[in-house]
Amino acid sequence: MSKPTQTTRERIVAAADELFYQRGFEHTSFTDIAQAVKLSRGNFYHHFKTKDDILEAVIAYRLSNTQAMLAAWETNSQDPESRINHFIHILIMNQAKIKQFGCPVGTLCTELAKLNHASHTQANAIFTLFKDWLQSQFIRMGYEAKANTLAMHLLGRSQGIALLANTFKDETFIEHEVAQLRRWLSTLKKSAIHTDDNTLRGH
Amino acid sequence: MSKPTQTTRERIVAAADELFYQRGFEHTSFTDIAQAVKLSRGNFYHHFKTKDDILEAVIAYRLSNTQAMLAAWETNSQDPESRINHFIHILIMNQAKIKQFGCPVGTLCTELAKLNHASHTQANAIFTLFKDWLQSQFIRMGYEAKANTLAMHLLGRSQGIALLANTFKDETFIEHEVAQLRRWLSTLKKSAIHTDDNTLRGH
DNA sequence: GGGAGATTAGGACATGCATCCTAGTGTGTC
DNA sequence: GACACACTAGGATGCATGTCCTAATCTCCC
Repeated sequence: MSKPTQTTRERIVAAADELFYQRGFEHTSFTDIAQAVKLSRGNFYHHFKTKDDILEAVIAYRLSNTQAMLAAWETNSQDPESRINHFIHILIMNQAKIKQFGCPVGTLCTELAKLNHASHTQANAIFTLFKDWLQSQFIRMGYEAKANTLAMHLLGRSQGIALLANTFKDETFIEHEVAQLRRWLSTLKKSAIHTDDNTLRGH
Repeated sequence: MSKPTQTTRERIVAAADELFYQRGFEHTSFTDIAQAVKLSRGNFYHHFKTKDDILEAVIAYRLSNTQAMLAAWETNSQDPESRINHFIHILIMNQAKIKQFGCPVGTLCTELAKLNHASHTQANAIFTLFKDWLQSQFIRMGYEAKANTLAMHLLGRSQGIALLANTFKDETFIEHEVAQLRRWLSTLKKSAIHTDDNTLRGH
């Protein structure tokens, strides 16, 4: 289990993960990844048959990382509100990277959608992971009926923030919007005590 | 001014515009565009020296289209609120395309940011066009101080909506969120009568 | 210490791409 | 009707890329 093989494979995946994030999947070449891991190009064939295989591995890697993160929040925080705040806080924690490269999930899904890539569904699963988790938190806050809508709303807000911060290279925008999101969340907390149907009457 | 040359050039730009939107800039080849316009590949050299030249032309094309659209809203609508509603309504009007390909502006800027492309600044200008226009509408609604923040907020919300609708292939999400945006806007209208500082206390 | 299997290196190969060239074809002007 | 000039076609060129092969090296177990 602790063979150097596995380590090399992991190093490849980690490097590809970073490069796909920074340059995009299509714009990252086999050679780029090889150079990052300091391996010969042809060597890759032993670990990954195709570039799509690397993509799949990277997505799986991100999926498990995300799962671990969500699980940690689940155990480290007691109330759902502070858990959701952890989610919102990603935007602050990764401010600099978001400004430079946007959201790793959002930009990858956007790219794969355009490429009509088979792994698009897999990449979406990362989003679904976040959504389901947020949804379960909102349910615990007392929003059974609107939990899905609220989760999607928050996810959308985050994506919009990341996208504009990236294109405008604006970190203050992130801070403003995050503050707003926090206020929005605390409003929800108060409303939840009374009724489920206080915030999103839209339906 | 009405030479066939110009018409061919315009046809190229229009076809490239569509293809860049649907497949992305990098993933669209010279050959793709040539086939779409039914011209020989080499012929392009006469109209555009490089692929980047086409990109520039496409961005200029989008810029002028956007400008025309905003100008039309400016003249056709009296109050700033209904003008902003025109902006929000884009999401509904282009629902099907957004679901398939996302927002043309957002996805292009995202891609060019990753490619570190020189035209990134030009592409951003389309966003700035929207932002400045929205900002001026919010000012007319009585939000001098917060106009910029409100414009960025609305722009961000729209981008988030487009991105998620695209990756999740979900049109109902757009409708839900648009309804929410409309309610948000009408709340702003009422608040504006009293004071500027009623909605975004952040800062 | 010898041999099997994993790992590595370096390059071969075909393909697709942006770019460029050259030679035809039209078209309008004097 | 001839000449300049815009336009078109089709292919040449060179480069980068994903994929694949083969031979060398390492590692671990018997």
